Amino acid sequence: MSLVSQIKTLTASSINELYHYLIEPELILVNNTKAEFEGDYTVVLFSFIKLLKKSPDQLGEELGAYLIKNAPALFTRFNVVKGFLNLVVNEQYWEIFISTNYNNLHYGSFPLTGTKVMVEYSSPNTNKPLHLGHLRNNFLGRSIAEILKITGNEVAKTCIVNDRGIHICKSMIAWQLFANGATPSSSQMKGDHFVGDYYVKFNDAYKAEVAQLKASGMLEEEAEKSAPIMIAAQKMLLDWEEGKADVIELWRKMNSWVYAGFDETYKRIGTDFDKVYYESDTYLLGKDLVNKGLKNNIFFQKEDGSVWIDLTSDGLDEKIVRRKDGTSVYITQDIGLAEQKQKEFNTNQSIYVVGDEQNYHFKVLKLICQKLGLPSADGIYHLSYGMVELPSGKMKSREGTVVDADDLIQAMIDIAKAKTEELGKVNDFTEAERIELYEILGLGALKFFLLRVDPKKKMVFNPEESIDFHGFTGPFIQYTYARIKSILRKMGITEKLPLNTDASAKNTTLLPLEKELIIQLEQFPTTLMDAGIEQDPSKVAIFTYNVAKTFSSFYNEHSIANAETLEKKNLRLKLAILTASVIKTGMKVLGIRVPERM
RNA sequence: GGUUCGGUAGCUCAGCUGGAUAGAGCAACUGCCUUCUAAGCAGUAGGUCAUUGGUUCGAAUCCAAUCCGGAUCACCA
Repeated sequence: MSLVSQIKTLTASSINELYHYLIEPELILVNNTKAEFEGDYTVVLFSFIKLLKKSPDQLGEELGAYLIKNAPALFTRFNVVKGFLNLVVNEQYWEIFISTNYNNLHYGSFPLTGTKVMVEYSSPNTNKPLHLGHLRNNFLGRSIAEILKITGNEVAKTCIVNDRGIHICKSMIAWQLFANGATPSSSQMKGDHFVGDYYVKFNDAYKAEVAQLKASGMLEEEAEKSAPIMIAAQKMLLDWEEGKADVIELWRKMNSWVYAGFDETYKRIGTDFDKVYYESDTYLLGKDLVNKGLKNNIFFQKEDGSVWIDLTSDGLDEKIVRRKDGTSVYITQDIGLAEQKQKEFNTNQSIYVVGDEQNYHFKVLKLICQKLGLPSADGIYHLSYGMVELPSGKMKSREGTVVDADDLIQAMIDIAKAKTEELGKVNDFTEAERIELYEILGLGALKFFLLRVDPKKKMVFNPEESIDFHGFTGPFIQYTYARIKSILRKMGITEKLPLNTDASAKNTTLLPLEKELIIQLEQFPTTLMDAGIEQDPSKVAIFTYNVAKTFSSFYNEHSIANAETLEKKNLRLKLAILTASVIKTGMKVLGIRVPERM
């Protein structure tokens, strides 16, 4: 149990015993003690002074004395300032903590809870390459999955590929019209970019046709409907749905190009899935559920035959679930897919990592599933993240302001390369080692940049300013790790430590920076758990950064190899080893690797 | 207009289940490489926490109103 939890439990039980109350530990507020007061943790007493009819000083004194008497292994001293009870944690507690955990490679991971969670993320369209927004999605999804895993959940990662529909047909039509049989390999392009270009070509051609029709006197609305290239795309969609062989063949061919491109990007950024769903397989799901809902009067039919659900009593409006022509809409597919996933994986929770523009959709989805009584319904959770915006506002593909994922990744790696070469610290690396290092650093900077912000909030990316490698960044943390490993290498320490444990048991007062670091390291498991519960990787990013920062201050001030005494040397070695381990694990759940040298 | 999310340093962000003097990074300025990697450390400067009112021992945090910005309210996905 974490120290903070222990303090809460102890304080609550102490109050209950002293004053015959029943206070839950969760009600106790425990903070880190401010630097200007003596103590490590502080219990805030104000909320109890009225309840217990005590003055803050009296309550603090009584409670402090009681805690020290009953938990001498935890606390040695206390002081009361206004309504704050400052507790000094027993140095032995810290020593035991560090000694029992420093060489535990799994420090921070929790035993399995038996809970199964599904995380759906990435969800690309097969008509254009990935952009910056997808990167945020991918990194978030991957990281949430890792955080849930390490905190004891069984996790299944899934992806739904949007591989059908009118937008796909648009790039197919454009390819037929303009490509002259060109392929990604003949054009020496990544397949997703290649297909994306034809999607753009479609829109250009479409705009030109509409303009021409308007010039010949047609109204805009009519022109948009009668542009030949659009009519061709709609015809192709119908042919696709009928399974017309040549259309299916073209569709397969172009999708395979896109997948080859995606695979390359996914591999590079470390994205993978346990199961990939394709909308071409799932878009008919949910139809039987519409019938079921009709029978149970959850849905109703309008005169034209379309089927709706009335959500006005839930503060929403009416929502269509089946068109009058009998085809299903987006939400119907999602209901069907939710049921399908539940059948296949039987998870307790299903997390959808999808942008906040779909908040309404997921609210409706969950509500309908609940009304239909689907077993998956209550576990539906929309991890809604904010858009990545440019200083000028939203990214718009039409205005060419979309930040391409592959371009950005390459730019980051190039910067990593330039900076590394400039510093010249790894000139003895082989070419392969260098390339790997540039990937680790470039992607580390990018991932950290996108994950350090609260997922729920929109964030700004300025392409004019490159993503930093200094300060609150991935490379700073990676650098701290590399330095620790360097120290350990120089001291000849690889796996097991030949430490004199007798010496470390001696009474050595912890210096402020040593203690600050230990206190932070002790909070690692709690931080992971909180991040999992709140589904917020930024908690881990901030924590890991703070640990690296504290370590940097610490070892700038105090030597490890040339510590004042053997006890100090052993203690600091353990601290360094545990810090490295926490950084490595923290970064790992963010999907970021750490280099042994940089 | 309805719903909803947000507004904290020049910029990007923490802090929000109410707690002690609101924190980081970048940018700016000062120092520090013969001592474990200067992608670093130490320091200076920078704030009416959008505004107004309320709740109370205490409000950036909770409530209300207002202002500003985003998202959404499709027989698109």
